[in-house]
Amino acid sequence: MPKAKKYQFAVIASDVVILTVRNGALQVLCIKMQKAPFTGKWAVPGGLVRPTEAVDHGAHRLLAEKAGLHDVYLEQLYTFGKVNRDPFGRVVSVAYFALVPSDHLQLRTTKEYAGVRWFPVRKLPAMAYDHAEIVQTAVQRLQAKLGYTNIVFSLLPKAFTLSELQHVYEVIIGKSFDKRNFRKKVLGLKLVRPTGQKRVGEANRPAHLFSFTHRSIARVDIL
Amino acid sequence: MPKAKKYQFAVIASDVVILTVRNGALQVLCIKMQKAPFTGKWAVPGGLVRPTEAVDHGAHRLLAEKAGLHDVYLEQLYTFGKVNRDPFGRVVSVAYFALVPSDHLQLRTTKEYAGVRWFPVRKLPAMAYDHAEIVQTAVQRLQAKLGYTNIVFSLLPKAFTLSELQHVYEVIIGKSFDKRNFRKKVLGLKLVRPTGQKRVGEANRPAHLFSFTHRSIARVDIL
DNA sequence: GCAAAAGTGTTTAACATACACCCATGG
DNA sequence: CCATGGGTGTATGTTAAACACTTTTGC
Repeated sequence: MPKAKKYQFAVIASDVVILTVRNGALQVLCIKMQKAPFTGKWAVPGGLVRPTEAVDHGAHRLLAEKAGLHDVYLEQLYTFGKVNRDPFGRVVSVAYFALVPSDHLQLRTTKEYAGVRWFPVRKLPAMAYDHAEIVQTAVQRLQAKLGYTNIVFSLLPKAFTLSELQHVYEVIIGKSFDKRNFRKKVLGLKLVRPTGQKRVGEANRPAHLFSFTHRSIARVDIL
Repeated sequence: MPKAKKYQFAVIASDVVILTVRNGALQVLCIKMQKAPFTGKWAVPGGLVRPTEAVDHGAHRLLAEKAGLHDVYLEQLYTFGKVNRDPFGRVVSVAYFALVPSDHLQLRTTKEYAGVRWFPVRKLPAMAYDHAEIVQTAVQRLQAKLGYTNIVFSLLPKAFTLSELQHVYEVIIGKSFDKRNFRKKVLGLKLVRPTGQKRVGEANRPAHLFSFTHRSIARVDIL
C-alpha cells in the first residue's frame, strides 16, 4: 500500500563496466549510443532496473542482455547520483564492474549491436553521461584490489602460464615486475598450483600451465 | 520532459551508519522507530533523497538533520537494493558511513528524539529493515580501511595520546598490539607528529599529545 | 609509597629486492 | 643455428615480531 503522493520517485539504473586484458592492455566494453543527445558517443552497457528485481539482479541481467556474459566476476562498484547526470531526468545509477578472462572474448562479437567494441581504458572514446568517470572508478578499484586480493583469478582462463599471470598484473598496474620474485611470491602464497600440463606449439620452450587454488575472492597480500 | 509512462520508478533513500569509539567499544548511532511495522526496533539515521539533490548531498543532509553532525568523515558504503527490503514498497538505499571523533559526542544527545542511542556494534538491538546487514557492512569496511589507509584520523580529536590511538585500533580490529612496535610504526610512517603538549591531571605519568600530519584520507600500510 | 599508565631498544626471523644465465622449442 | 620466451638461486637490506623494565604523576 504505497502512499505514493507523499513521496518523490526516481529511476534506478545500473551500468556495468566490463573489463578484460586484451592485446596487452586493460580494455573496457563500450556500446555506441544511438539516441540523442549522445548519438555517436560510447557508453558502458547499462539500463533500467525493473521494479520487481533486486538491483544486483538487474546488473546480472543487463550483463547477459547487453554483453551476452554469464558466470563472470561481478561486484558492485559505486552509486552515481548527481541530479543532472542523465538528461532524461533523475536517474540514479548503481554501477558494477565485471571481469572477464581473455578467453571468453569470442562470445562478445556475436552480439546484437554492431556498435560494440573494446577500448583500452587509457584511450577511451568520447563517453556519454558520466561514464568516463564510472570507468575510471572501476579501473582504480581493480588496481587496488589486485594488490590485496586474489581477484586476478577472474581475468584468466582455467589454465595459464605464470608469464601470462604476470602480464595481467603488469598491464593493469602499469609497471613491470621481476620474473623470479613474482614467481616466488605467487607460489609461496599458494595462489596457484601447477596442472602438470604444458603449453605446446609455440616457438620457444613450453611453459608449465597453472591454475588457481581458489576461485573465490579472498584477501591476500600480493603486491 | 520525462516520458514517465514508459518507465518505472522507485524511491531513493539513504541510510548513514555513524560510528565512533566510546567506552572501549566501537559504537553505532541508532534511532528508535516510531512507526509500524518496526515500532520499537532500532534503525540507523536515514531518509529519502530529494529529487532535486544529489545522493551525496542527501546523505550529508540526513547526517545533519537526524544526528546534528557536520564536518565529519562521510563515505559511500554500498547500495542495498533487494525488492522487499522496505515494507513500504520499492526503496533502494544508498548507504553511507560516517566516523566521528570521541570528543564530538556531546552534540548528539541535544537531538530531537529521546530515542537516539549509541549501541556497541557487537551488541546490536533488534534492527529494522536490513539495517543489521548495513551496519555489519560498514564495520567490515572500517576494519579493512584501518589497515591500509590513515582513516583513523577521523575517529580522534585534534590532539591525542599514542595510547588513545592504539586503543582505537585495538577496539575496532579486536586484538591488541605491542606498544613499542605500534609506536615505531606510526612514528616511522610520519602518520602523527608530537604537539609538544602533554595531557595533565591524570593519576599517572603525563602522556605526550600528538596530532595527525595529514587529515585527508591516503593510502598507508599500517597493519 | 603505591597504583596506573607512559615511555623506551635490542635481537631475531621473515620478507622484499636486486640481479644474469642456461633451457627447450619452432622455424 | 637462431630467435623467443621459460625457467631458476643467492646475497643484501628492510621490515616485522617478540620481549621487560624504568619513569612520572595523583592520591
